[in-house]
Amino acid sequence: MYKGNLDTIILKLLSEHNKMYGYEITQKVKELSQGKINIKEGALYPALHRLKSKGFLEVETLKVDNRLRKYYKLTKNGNKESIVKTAELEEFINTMQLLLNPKFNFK
Amino acid sequence: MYKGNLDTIILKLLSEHNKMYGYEITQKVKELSQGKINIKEGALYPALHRLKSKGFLEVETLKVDNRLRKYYKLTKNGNKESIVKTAELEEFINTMQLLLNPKFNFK
DNA sequence: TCTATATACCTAATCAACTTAGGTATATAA
DNA sequence: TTATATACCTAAGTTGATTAGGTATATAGA
Repeated sequence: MYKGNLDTIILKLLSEHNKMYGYEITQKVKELSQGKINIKEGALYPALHRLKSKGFLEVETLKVDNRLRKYYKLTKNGNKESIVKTAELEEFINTMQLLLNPKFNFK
Repeated sequence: MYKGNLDTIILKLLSEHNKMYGYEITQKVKELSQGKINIKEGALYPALHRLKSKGFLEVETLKVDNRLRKYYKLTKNGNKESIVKTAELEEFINTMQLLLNPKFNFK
């Protein structure tokens, strides 16, 4: 489970890979997370459509090996959003660390 | 937002404070998180009741300064659960770090 | 040949956990 | 007398996931 961070994960990945298609994203996340995060299709595709409808992603459909692939890439706004969301996730993680390690609160 | 980690936060706090009441938990979390996490009552109280019904918490009602306080403390199973959930949250955070800092994947 | 697995997309129904918004009540500070 | 803090509670609505279903092609194995 990615706990509301799926959009952030997608935006962050796309900020590093120019363009990716849905299935590729699930595999990349699985690889980067050492098998711990397995994005479900029922979460992924609605998320991609949501991000596109918000103007953060643009799509290009290509046929590769007789199969359709929908490549997504960040728009200019998507790039901004990626930076904002990534910063928010980092802050969230730092805050969680404070709760887990209360002794380090005043470090 | 605490993104599905409220139960973990409560269990972890109670593992360090013996007994706490609801309002106290919200204040303590606000303090520890430097104001960033503001637990809503609509989330807190159902969570406390849920954890109690699962046998992880036990309650003692006291009247202090003419106001009721419901003090919660971990049961034996609650203590176990606290350890499990805390470890899960730590692992989740580590996994998120991998996604945020892909260069550190092989450290 | 048939079946399972991988690749590649999609949606609808369901579930869990949150926010919002309402309620009750006492104590204190402006 | 009004707002804020303390202290508890629940119901309705929203969000974002899972589960489970669908379509279709390619490949590996029994």
